[in-house]
Amino acid sequence: MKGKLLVINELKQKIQDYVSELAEVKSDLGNLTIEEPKNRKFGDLSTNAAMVLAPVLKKNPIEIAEKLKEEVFSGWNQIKDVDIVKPGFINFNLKDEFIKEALKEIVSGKEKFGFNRSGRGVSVQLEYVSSNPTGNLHIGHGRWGALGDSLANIYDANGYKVFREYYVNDYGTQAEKFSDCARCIYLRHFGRDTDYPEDGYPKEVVSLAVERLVNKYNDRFIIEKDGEKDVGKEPFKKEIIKIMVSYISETLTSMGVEYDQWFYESWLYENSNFQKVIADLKNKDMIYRKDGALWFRTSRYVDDKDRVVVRKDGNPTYFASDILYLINKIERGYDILLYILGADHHGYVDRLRAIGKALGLAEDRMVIIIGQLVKILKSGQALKMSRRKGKLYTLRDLIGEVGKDATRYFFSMNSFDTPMDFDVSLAKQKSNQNPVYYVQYAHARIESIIKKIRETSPDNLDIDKYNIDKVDTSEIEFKSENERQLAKIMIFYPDVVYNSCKNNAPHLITQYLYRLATEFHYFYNNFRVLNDNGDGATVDVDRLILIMLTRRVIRNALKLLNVEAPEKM
RNA sequence: GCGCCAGUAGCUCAGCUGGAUAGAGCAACGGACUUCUAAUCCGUGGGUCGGGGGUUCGAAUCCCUCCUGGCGUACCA
Repeated sequence: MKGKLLVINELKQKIQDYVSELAEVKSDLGNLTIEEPKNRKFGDLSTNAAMVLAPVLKKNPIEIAEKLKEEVFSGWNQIKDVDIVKPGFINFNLKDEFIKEALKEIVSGKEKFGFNRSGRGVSVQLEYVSSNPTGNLHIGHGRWGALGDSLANIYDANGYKVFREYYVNDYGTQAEKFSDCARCIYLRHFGRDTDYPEDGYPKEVVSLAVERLVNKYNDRFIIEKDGEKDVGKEPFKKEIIKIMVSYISETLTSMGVEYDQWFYESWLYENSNFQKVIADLKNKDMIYRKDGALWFRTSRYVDDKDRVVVRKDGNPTYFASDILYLINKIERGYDILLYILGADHHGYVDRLRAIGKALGLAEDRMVIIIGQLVKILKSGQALKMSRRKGKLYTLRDLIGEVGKDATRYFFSMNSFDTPMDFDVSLAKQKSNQNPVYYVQYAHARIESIIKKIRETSPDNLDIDKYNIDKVDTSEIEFKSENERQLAKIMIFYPDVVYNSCKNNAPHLITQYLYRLATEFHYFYNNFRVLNDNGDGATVDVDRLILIMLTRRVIRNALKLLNVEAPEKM
């Protein structure tokens, strides 16, 4: 591990060693923290070690802190000074040399700076969005999409082997119904008037799909049946669903969300022996017959009641597909199965866990994230997200209005379990209040400085021969507290990448970016990299290195969120 | 009814594996462009952390309870 973690782990170990030596106490010190204090005046880092040890050693925290200071901290060459405060905090500052040394990792890490290998050898499959191919994506889907894609990037950065998947419900009655609606509109287009299915999908969406079908295939799906025009049901359904999938895929791609695989529910029935699975589960007494239907004993595990697998009419339920799908996922050999579900599906979690348990899947191999819903406001008024209610504000509309970067960044700003309110009219009229521009602007400013240096060609530096991948950061001089701070924030980046993975929290990246950008903007307003005082321009090389490293960290972090780092704005 | 999630500044949200005077952005107000892009920076005001109990050296954070809001409770997907 790198960056701050290096310091922390080393220090934790030292404290641990010290404790086990001092007393025969076996304490795991699980709540020992070493972190940046909220208030900068308390130093670079702070630990509660003494307070955690107090009850174990039965001593006054201050007393313990004094001893720790003397016997652990003072002999450590990476620390500049140590301070003990009130209840028993130990605050300390890092030596500049240590920070400069740590900066070398940015130089050598290049576009992989921040990455770690903590997930080495572990594969994780992420399933996200998986909206039915029967309508537009709504804003909530955008949130799960952004969350899923960013998380996938973050897992990748932590060394996991990542697989991204979208589950397409092309099999059940909903797909059937959608196809029936489309059939009606398709036939009307070619002159046969049939009744639109009752309680069918909104015509706008269906018409859109049919329009695409006609453009692509014209009347190719028309057949004669009982002397009338009709369509071949299965081929037609297959194609219309395919069109909806590509429509959904387009929207997601436009916000940078992509998949390794679009997995079709129907494959489960084509490729696996459903009857055999049922028989197996029956043998294991996980399935029983009641009222003419087959039930799964989910209540034996975590669910509050049993669920139907096969209906009275012999058709499998959606839950049956879930069983097959999970079996399929397990067979494919992923170590971790990560689901991102919308809060409107949270009732599903227990069912899913129940199957997992029944199939003998260890609990920690199934990670289920419930993304809370997004409430859409327009001029302060709530809009309905229901797909059945016709007019609604779709994800496509949002991306069209605020753009990919702002959409991605916006959805990455909040913790997934916070319900969000999103006022569309606000975002529209003042899109520059979106913090993404603040971060991007920092990057653009750095680019601008470098461009200016190139144009000015100062006599102490040839920018084109200058190689940031080879600089020696130990030569840097911090000429202000701000510059030191900027460097310090950067060396903590790997820690952020690590934590955002452990907590499934892309918003930590966003927060970090904001902080880094703030420090840079302050720097920009107060110090100059390029100086031109009449007789020849000169470059402050220390600062040039610093901003080039800053640029690298911003780029790396933005990349995890799949947001552009623009050269100019 | 039961279950899940939430209630922190006027608004949108961080902080929640307990820690030091509760943080940002937006909005409001006052300053800073002859100098690498002012989409920036500096400063000011703004809070009973939904209410009430409890646990302890210490609670926005843990426990109990109540209130409010969202969502879910199908042989739909």
